[in-house]
Amino acid sequence: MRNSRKVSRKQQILLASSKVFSKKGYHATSITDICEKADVARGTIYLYFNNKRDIFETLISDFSSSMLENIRMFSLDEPLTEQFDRNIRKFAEIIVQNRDLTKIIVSEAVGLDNEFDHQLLLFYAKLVEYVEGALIMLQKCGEISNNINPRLLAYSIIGSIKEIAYQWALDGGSLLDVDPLLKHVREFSLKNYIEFK
Amino acid sequence: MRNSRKVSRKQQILLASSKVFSKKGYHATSITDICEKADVARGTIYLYFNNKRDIFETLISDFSSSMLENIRMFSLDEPLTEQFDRNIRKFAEIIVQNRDLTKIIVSEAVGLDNEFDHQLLLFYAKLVEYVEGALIMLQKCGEISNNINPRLLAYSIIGSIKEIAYQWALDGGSLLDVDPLLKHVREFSLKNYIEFK
Amino acid sequence: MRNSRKVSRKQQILLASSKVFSKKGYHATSITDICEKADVARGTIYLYFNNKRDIFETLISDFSSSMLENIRMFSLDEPLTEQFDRNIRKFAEIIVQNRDLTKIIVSEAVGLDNEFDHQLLLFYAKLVEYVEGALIMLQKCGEISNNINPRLLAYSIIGSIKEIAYQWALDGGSLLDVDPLLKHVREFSLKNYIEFK
Amino acid sequence: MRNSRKVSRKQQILLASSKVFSKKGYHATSITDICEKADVARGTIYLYFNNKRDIFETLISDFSSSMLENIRMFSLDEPLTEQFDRNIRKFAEIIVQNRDLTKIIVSEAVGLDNEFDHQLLLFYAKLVEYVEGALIMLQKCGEISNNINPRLLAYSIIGSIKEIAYQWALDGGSLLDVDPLLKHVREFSLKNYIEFK
DNA sequence: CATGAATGAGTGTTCATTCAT
DNA sequence: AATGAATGAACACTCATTCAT
Repeated sequence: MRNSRKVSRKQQILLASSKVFSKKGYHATSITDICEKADVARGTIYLYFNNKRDIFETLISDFSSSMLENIRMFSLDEPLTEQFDRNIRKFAEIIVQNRDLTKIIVSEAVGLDNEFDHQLLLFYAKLVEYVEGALIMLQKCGEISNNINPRLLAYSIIGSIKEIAYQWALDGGSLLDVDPLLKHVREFSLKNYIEFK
Repeated sequence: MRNSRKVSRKQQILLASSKVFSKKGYHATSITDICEKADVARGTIYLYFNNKRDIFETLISDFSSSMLENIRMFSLDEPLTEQFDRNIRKFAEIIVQNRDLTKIIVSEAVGLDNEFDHQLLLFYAKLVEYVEGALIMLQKCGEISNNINPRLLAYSIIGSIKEIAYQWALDGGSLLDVDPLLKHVREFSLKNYIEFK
Repeated sequence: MRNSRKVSRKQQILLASSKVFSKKGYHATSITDICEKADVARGTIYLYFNNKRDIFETLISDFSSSMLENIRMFSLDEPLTEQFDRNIRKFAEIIVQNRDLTKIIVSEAVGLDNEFDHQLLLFYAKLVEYVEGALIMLQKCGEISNNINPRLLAYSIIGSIKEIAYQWALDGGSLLDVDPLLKHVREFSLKNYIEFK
Repeated sequence: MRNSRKVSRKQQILLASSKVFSKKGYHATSITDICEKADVARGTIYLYFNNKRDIFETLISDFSSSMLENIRMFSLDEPLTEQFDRNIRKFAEIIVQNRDLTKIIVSEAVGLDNEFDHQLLLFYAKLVEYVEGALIMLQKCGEISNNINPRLLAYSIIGSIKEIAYQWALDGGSLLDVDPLLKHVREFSLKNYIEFK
């Protein structure tokens, strides 16, 4: 019980933090803001986190980990577009269900300092690496043209998703309709190349 | 002469600021940092700018203005790909020649506060609007498929460029080779669609 | 207990402030000065007051309130001179027991800015109003001549007391002997008029 | 001619200063404010004055000197009340004709710092000394009661005039009607005592 | 004489963090 | 485990003053 309370207390703080950070940004958010939102005293925060930065870092690293965990490598046992769809859909789901964290990762965490920038670059590097790997596989299978620079295309695909997520996260209240987005990303990324081969 | 000195002093401060802001980020940059880099006294800054934020704002608004000014609308008198090339190349040139400002606009300025976020969104909205307009024209000319959602494709194109610029600006020292990038963006954005029609 | 500590901390700061403000004046007093005198850290001040001005304002408004609270309106049940004596004596007591605050109110707070000037004028206006009311009553009772302009006489009485308080508060260390002062003010203000009738 | 220009330039700065100091107070008045009012450049000020304080000091010392110069000692050749009248009238004239300087001396200069406080005390000490001397003379002539403490009565007279001047100077726009004031001060100060003998 | 661009010392205030209870 | 009073480092900004022109 003690342990479960501990966990839930930490989660409670993280949840409150994600809301406040997402709304006000890292610097404009004070520890007091978080405490009020989480309904705990100032000192309590420091029982669960080393400092303000630690909270933010935890949010980002938890969120990016859960994203990376949900990516499944392509296999040759299944049609490629279906695998692609599933990955994108999963990605979109996570984004849509975590608007606050999404806003944090595409906006508030950007340019905070060199340390964070590095962490973010690593995260995107992993995404790019994954997509690039998939594209290379597709090229080897002859599914897309060898003329394509897979690294640049990978950047483009990630950049497209990021930009749309960014616009969605910062743009007040609109719902993100996943299906047309999914269709777009698939076509934009693959279909033409596939048919273009 | 007096006037020219004044202008150059302001420029001198802006140049130093862009370097420091780009390296350390907005919050981690102190007025003292800027003064040391610009080799002026602390008070001098305030002869030319209202406050720290004003400097940053000027950098961003000057840079985004100069970008928007260099976009040329498409005309029907010239092959579309050539026009597209020219715009992208001009864009890439500005980015490459202003690495510090580029890093600021794709990284340091992101998520600073709601006011800046809004300003950035407006800037990207103008870019998206321009690209979307061009795509719609292309659709009307039958050059690309009507199945494409031009707004989403515009986001994707902007997002691609942004992501590549982001990686380049944050990634230590590598030179950005414009030609393969240009080729990639063109093909990624248009060629397939054109040939796909 | 917690509450009592809080109050005493605030009082501790107010007491230290009154000493420093009285000695150095508002502008020459730095927050650091107050902290050193009160033996608290700089940040502590801001747990109890909004800003430096707030401390000063509190001192003045508390002191002027306590002065006004100690004024008793004249009644017809008691010899007028005795009532007059009691009020003046009470007034003199407060002044004598609060030399620092007296110096602040007759000197440091004067001419600080329009806001404070207005506050001081209001305070003196209340004193004048009270004295004028008393004089008018005395005139109605036929105790002093109707030729007297009660408003001007009120100013004169207040001015006399203020001037003596001012000289006493600014003049190094002399003790203020209340009795001759009291006698003087009474005679100066009333006796002659009364006997003059 | 050069000399006359110099003088007028200095006067021009002093006049502007008295207006600005009187309106905004010493600390809230910047050198820039004075320059704008006097229509001279910032550096020019320092050709005529050592520093900001010097300007203020000059205003006060000029004004208090001109006041002291206009006091005439009592002689026995003329009825005392007439002499008293003439002095008070002269005093009131100077005050009325120099509202800005009056406000400065009764308000803005008060509590500025120990140096100024000392200077002001000296000024008032001279006034008190003069009045006290006159009162002693009156006592010796048997014109007023020996029971009166001449020092305290002098404070009262000065305090009365000061208070009325203070109220008048700070109170927006009302004109100061000298005659009833004069009558009041004379009666308040002397007449009763004289008739009281 | 006059200018005004440049200077830099000086200070109020915020807020993440600590620690006695 | 939880609290919240206390801390003090850190920083933007102002403005009187100088001096080269």
